[in-house]
Amino acid sequence: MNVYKIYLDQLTQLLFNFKSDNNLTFDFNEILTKLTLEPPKSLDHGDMSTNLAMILSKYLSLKPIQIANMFIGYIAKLPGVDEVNVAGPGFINIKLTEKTWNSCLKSILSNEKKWDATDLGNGKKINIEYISANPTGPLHAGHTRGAVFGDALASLLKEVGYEVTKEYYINDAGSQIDKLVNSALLRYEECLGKKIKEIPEGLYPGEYLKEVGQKLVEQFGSDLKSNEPSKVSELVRQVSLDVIMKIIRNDLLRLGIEMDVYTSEKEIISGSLLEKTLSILEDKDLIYKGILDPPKGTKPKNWEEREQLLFKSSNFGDDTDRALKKSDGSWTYFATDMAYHLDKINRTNGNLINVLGADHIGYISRINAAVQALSDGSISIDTKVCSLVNLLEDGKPVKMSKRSGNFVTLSDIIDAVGKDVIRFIMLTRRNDQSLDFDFKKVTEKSKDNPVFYVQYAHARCNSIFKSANVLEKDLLADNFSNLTTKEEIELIKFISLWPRSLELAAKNHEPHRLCYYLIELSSLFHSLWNKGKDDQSFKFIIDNNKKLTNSRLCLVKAVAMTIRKGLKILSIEPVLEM
RNA sequence: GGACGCGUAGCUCAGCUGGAUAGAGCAACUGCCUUCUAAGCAGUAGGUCAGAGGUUCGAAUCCUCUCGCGUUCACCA
Repeated sequence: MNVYKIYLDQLTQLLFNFKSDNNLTFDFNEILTKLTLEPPKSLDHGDMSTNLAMILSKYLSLKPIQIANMFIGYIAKLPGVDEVNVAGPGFINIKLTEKTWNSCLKSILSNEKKWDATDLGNGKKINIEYISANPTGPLHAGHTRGAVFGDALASLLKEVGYEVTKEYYINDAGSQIDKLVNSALLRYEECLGKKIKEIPEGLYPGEYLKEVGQKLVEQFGSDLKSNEPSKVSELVRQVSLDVIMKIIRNDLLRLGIEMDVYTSEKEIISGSLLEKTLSILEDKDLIYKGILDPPKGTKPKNWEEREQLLFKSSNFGDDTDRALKKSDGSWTYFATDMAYHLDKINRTNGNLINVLGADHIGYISRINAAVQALSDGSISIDTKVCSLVNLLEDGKPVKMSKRSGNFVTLSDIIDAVGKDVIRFIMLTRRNDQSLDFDFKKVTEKSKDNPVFYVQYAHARCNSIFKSANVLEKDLLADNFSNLTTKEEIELIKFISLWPRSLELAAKNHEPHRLCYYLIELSSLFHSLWNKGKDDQSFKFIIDNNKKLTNSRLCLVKAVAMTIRKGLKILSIEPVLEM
């Protein structure tokens, strides 16, 4: 029951009739893609506004205003329409009757679950890969934003009907794993009683590896190293990864995140996917041996001109072709990542989303190229880049030192401010904007803190039900014709915008829009609440008027419901009391 | 030097894939608590949308160039 959709359908019908009545030849579908019915910026312009006349102007070679005047008579006759007028360069503004809005509220309350249903996703499959942090240590501050963003986007897409797979790629191969193994072995020796002065530069110094050392002693005793070196390293690798991935999963759970699929890089390498990938690319003549030009400008110090196996990613808009094999003959990260993306394409049978940190921005175009090449352009991949988060404590930067292993972990942040605060604040900025996360501000109980502001609105709704001595669930939808004040109608209008906001957020892959919607809804509600302070007649509970009280409480219920819908998508618990 | 992103009120940021007079919060100033939570609300003031061109009925939004900030730049992951 999306009002905007209902009237857009009616407009489409009018347009269709107009076209056939006048034997016009314009491309109907082309017009439809441009046709909009939107809430105007200013409420003075009515409830909805369409660009119908402006887009037709080109095809009919008439001025927009002339065309608009041809339509307004028809639009005015549509059910529920109060006024229609032409304004500005040719907008057609439509004002709906109070009754229409009253019945909107009714249908919202009587279809709590379905009123914002949409067919946007329509069961289409989509795979979203996020976090994918190296399994060499616990998640830290830098991973938090991508984790929250990816997770919110995933549930947003699920909400609008996509079949979503949430995926974590475990980089359990490559040189950082060798470092991990060596670091763990030191902890193993330490656990056996050997004194470790300091973890050497280049290895992982974090305390969490002590647990790995301990586990190794428990499982293999003191003679682990009597095995063949390759076997030792494999055993240590497995135990280390087990321990660390358990820590990571547990931290994610505390943040409210459960991934559907964990895929191992090592398994991609040892399986047949790499060969498959190469043969697909070879068939398309996209692989060759060649010499890359050094990067323009500053030349890397140890640049070595060398023939290597290359993928023609420049055919697909990348700046240069990309290497598939390292100088030691092993596959590059990119080569296995291509195979991994082929794997995702095959499993998903739908579009892909990757969530990356800003430091990987240079990597995007080659992955786009790979996906395009491997899917013959049939699969689209949208890479969302999350910019830096500046951790602050009352305006001053929190010091982090990776070298000592003394960085702020995700777990620390959850301990300090809680999951709900992290999730909301991380989404109060567009993903490509950098964000300040101030430990003091985000826990402040003031209007300056959006989490608090929205939660307070929800708690206030609940407190009103309490004062009225009713249970929210017992409030029943009525015809609501007694809700007539400007403020009440405006609130209903804004709630009616929810399905539209949801769809736009999903379409654009921008979950932050939900936060802004919730903040604005809360603001409208706080505003109306306070109006009752100045003028008793605006109070929700009117002592000698049961019917009006019921209607107003229902409006409050609709606010609470909508806030909960939004918070649920963000995986944030609504608060009942503060 | 190349690539990508960003540049909107004093500060922090929205701006609905091109719409009407560019919007919030903070800070500043002025009001509102015997009342459903003042942890809030109302009002005032604040703008060359970095700059210059272009595209069209119409540009903060799209294109080109310039300036500034950030990330990144064979073989790492």
